[in-house]
Amino acid sequence: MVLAIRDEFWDKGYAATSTDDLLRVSGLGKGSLYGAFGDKRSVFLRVLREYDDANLQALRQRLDDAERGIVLVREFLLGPTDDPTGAAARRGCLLANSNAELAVSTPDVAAEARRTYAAITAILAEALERAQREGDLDPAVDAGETARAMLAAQLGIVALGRTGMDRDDLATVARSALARLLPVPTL
Amino acid sequence: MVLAIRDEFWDKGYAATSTDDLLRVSGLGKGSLYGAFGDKRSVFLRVLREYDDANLQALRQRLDDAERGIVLVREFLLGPTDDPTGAAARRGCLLANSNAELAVSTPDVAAEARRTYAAITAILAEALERAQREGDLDPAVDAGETARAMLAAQLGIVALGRTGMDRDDLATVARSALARLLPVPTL
DNA sequence: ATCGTTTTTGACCGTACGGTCCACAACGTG
DNA sequence: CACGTTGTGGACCGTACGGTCAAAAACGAT
Repeated sequence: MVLAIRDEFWDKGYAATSTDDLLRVSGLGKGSLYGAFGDKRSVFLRVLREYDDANLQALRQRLDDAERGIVLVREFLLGPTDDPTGAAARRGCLLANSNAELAVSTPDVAAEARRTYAAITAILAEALERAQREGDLDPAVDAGETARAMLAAQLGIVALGRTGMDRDDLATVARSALARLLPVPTL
Repeated sequence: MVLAIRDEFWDKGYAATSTDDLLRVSGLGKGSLYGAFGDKRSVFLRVLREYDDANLQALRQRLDDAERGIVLVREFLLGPTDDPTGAAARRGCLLANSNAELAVSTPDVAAEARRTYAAITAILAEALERAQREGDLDPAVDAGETARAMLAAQLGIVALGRTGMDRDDLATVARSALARLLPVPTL
């Protein structure tokens, strides 16, 4: 239910999504929605925060579950190009979309984006350090700086995905970025 | 005048900018604006297209004027972090913002973004090839693929800029991406 | 079964939206 | 100066917006 609302914001953006849209996709009555969440803005911020938290938690989990740190790093860059239909790529990232639309008018969104991106960078750096310990990455590489560059590259790939760029082209971009950002010692 | 309108869309986004906003910042009357441009959507698409064309033209010009191809490439990645106040970075890119907000609902915008990014990639590749001829870049590097990776990195940097990320942090990201994407033979 | 509490519903409100239209002003032409 | 033409302004329109609220339904405790 909150997922349907999230999808609506995701596709249409914040301003272009009407309260009636939210009622329609959620099946709720007007009073229920307002009673439960407050106004439209609060609904949105809550949905966005849940989305971010879930993504961060999933990323952390994937790192913990990964047999090697380097695997997560690869997934992180190539993941946006995974969906065979390209629908996921065309959708982009709710946080990135929201920040692009609202950063100037709604500082909360920008702050949320900063917080989330900082957390992602930290997880990436951790994965890279682990990759160094596991012999999959040159120990001379600065993990923190590489993590930042990889975040930027991934954001760019996601942005390109939302343009509807051809899936193979997008995959080429991702592979190209990965190859240049990760000097692999043994492959 | 059209610049004032552009700035309004740039800061607020498309949907959150009202026709009254456009009248206010342009100084035009309602009839004049609608007579000259048609509806709000047309105003926006026209402004966006002019913005893109101007940017492309400027990039091409900077390449032609640059004493070395490598200089343009560096500028391209580091440019978004140039403004000392950080205001330009916080604003991001009108095209990137618009695509993030409207790609799903307005295919014209997504198509415009694809077209523009393809053109930028071509110019970047040209600059990289020139850099190779000028001895500033390893000739073994694939210029086209590097150009794609650099576009992604720059889009990411611009996106991070719009989060309001600290200017020095942003510059670090840009330098880090540049250092990894451009293996410089002699420096 | 009764009653107090909580939830849900959708009618309703004021407002601001995008867009139309026409009276009028400014301007070029003779 | 007279006159057609073009461009301008803002009153005006229907609509859909975000948000409120009272009535009723659903529920739970006794």
